[in-house]
Amino acid sequence: MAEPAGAAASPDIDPDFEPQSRPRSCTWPLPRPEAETGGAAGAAEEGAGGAAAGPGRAEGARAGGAAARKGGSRRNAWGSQSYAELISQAIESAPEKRLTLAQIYEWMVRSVPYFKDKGDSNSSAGWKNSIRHNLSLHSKFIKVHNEATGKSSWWMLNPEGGKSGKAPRRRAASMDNSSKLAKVRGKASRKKPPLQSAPESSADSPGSQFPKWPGSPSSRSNEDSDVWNTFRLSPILTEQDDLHDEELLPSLVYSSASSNVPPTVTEELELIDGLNLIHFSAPQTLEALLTPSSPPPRDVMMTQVDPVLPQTGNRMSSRTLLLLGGQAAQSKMSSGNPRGKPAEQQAEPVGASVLPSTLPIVTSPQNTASITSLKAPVSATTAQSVQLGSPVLLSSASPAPLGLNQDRLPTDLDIDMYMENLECDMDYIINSELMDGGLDFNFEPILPTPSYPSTSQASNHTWVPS
DNA sequence: AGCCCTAAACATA
DNA sequence: TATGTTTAGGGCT
Repeated sequence: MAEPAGAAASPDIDPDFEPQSRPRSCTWPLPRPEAETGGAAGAAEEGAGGAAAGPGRAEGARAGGAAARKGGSRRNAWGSQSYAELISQAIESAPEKRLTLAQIYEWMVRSVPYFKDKGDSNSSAGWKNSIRHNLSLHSKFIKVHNEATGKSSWWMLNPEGGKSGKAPRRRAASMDNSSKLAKVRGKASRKKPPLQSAPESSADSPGSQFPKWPGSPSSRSNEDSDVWNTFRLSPILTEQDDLHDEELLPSLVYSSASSNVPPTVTEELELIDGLNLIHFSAPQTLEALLTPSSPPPRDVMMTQVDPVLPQTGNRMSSRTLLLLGGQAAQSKMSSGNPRGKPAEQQAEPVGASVLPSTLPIVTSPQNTASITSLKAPVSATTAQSVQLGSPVLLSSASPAPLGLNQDRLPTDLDIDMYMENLECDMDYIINSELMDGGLDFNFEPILPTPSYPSTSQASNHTWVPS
């Protein structure tokens, strides 16, 4: 929705520049030769071409050509687009649909004539401040932690299209008054301290935000790949503190419950911190996966997962496994993925409803994909599978007695039950299988892993509960 | 009233 | 210092 036509490549944009333009082909044009100068002629359209037009200064150009302009005349020195729109375009223009703040600045300078000569620290203060302000303010922008580069966070467009407004949603619930604050609960929590005892702890973990996962390899950056390799299961086992169970469970509940009617990403965002993150990141990662430039995601996935598993100790591990397992289930079920994004990932397994899945827990190369999918949907899926008593899973994989409540309908999901069962199950598995070292789940590595439909938004909600 | 821009205070890393 | 988050005020529609 809504994404402002951003794409709009056409009309909406000011003639002066057409941000979106960006050199499509290349990966985020960092080094970009300032070639643009030309300015030239075609100015108006030119944008697309590449150079964002010359220094033609925004003002001038606009000329009538812009017929399209909505209101009519430019509202700002650079045109009629708002900062938010510009930012959106900047992000969209990036191959991976994400940019760091600095990159956004660059894009602005590079693509919007008006800012062209305002890149220096002197003159940039104001508009940069506005950029930052907009990023934080609008829910349409989401911040993804970017450890990989050690730089600032990645800013992406909220898949849900947080619309340009602040984020008012936040489903009712209790607290919260001003919709604005609600926006990204995560963010809000950090600053004003005195009020809550919330352990925002520190670092980047504004609780809500993405705990920690190596962003993704920056399309441009490359060397980051190392980071990717560094993460694996370890994090999962180690980082168990940040989240509270309470949060987690609810999250799961929510997810599973809504499997049919997947909450929107945004919603989840608001609802669940951890999970939510996962959702996002996953998809993103997925993209990364798909994207040639991106390195192996598996690590990432794992990393991502861990944040979600805030559990502690035993339970935690169980859950972790659970999640992983869920993935497996998921692959077989290939269904329950809510919302489109996650769907993408699942796409892989899709159709494989009958396929045996590989064993999750162990991150096998093949599983990479699966794992990927694991993240978000997992929760839901897991529950579902269990609930439904996914035969496949049971039969092929877990030796454990997962076949619980098959009689139950999804509607009356009793997460607790699941969890308990699952946990037990997991424990069981762990003990029996893993611990023994005999990890032999007979899973044929049939995972079709590879080809993900790059972006099949069409979520395949296949999980018919019936 | 809502959107947007701008400025600025704070906080963090 | 760069990033981020919030709050405030003012202009526009």
